Amino acid sequence: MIRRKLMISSLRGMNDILSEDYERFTYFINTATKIAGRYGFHFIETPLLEETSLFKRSVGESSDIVGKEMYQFIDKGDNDVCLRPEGTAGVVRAFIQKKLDRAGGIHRFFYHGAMFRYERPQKGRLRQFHQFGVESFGVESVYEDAAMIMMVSDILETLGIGYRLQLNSLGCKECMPPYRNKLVKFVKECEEGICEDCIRRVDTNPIRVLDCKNGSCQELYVGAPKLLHHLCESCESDFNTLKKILNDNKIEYEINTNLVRGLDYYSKTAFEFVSDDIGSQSAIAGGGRYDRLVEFLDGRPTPAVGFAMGIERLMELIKMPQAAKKGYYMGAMDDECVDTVVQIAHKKRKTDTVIIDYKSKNLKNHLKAADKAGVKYCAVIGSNEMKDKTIWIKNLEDKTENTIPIMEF
RNA sequence: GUGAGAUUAGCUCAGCUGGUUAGAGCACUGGUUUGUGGUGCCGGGGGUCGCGGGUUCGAAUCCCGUAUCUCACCCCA
Repeated sequence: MIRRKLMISSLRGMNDILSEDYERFTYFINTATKIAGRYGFHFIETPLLEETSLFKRSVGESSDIVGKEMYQFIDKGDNDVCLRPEGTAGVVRAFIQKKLDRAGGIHRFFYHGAMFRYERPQKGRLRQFHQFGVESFGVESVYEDAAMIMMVSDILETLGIGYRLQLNSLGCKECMPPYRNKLVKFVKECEEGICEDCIRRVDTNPIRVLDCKNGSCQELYVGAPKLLHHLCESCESDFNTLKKILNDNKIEYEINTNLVRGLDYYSKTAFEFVSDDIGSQSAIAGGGRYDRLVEFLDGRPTPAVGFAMGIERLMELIKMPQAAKKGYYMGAMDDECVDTVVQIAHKKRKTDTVIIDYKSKNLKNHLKAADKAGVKYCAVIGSNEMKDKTIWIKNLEDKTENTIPIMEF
């Protein structure tokens, strides 16, 4: 007697994508791809596995992603590697490795694929999840930042997804560090009153203290310096321009001075698209400018902007277009006709989808089965048709039917 | 990583305070006076009650552990 041992199931936080989910998934990829193409972006595929130091240097060691969420291991060649936790670092690495930073000019890429973070899963947060993202290199103009936002907006609108857009500026290397110091100083002064999390955050990511959920912390932070009020001239003017472009193009936004991207490489424009319909993991797209990242990774200084969307979080929000019925269902009404049906189907499949029922059955049952298959036509051969070398076809949508010679099918 | 809830058929869920062969709807499948469907009628298959222990004469039901999911925190797409 065979005793079944432990059934093997997928790893925690790692899902299979099939059937209807797969339809939605590919529908998303297709529309996002189409729209990215309209903005002049080209596909790039980078490896899932990269050297660990790539992420340490780009995403930043202070971030949770690098600090505790990476699938990191030593491979057989003694290399310290990890599964990519996000997409930007790999694309930037490729950009530099292919010497496009030296080539100059503008390079725009989009990508999609699996990302890995060792987190505690919940709705909209998986260990293996999928992102669609774009990265634009070589454009300093804030118009490109706006283009990113417009692209996300186009994609979401096409998919019928409602959103709120939050906007902030993180400043640049001129204005950010002084502000950061000012804020740290401010928070340290009221350190006795703040929560444990905030004490930790002062060292890791000070700006995060500003959106601490703790009410008593919030009271203390009322008078805290705001990043937006400490921008340098150029950052401020860019931010104003960005707002104007969005206004001109009828894209609504809200300013969120506490919006901090979790990754260290962002500067200036930071934005996040949020949905109120999917639970607490509500960020569906996020991005911004990262002008310094290319040089952090030893490339020639190159301005860059990008964004990433979390596909799983979008999945249930996507409004799928009504799928048109298409293709054929074929069946035989007598056993002797089955082989003929198979032969005809083989030819038909050069151009169309054909689903065959190998069992002979009466017309009523064939029609039922054809309905279930969701096809447009039901084509059946019985003894009558066999005799005349014809085939009976019914259009299941407009209910018209006729019998034509097999040659013409 | 911390705290809380859930886990019964492929899916959505009933199953009261422990008591004989664990139910429903949908789905699947077969038949339906024998060539016209998606919405008729009748039947059928399918359950280690998440997994592992314990208490009990007896556990889907009570207790402990564990896995997974969900929610919140944290963080992020």
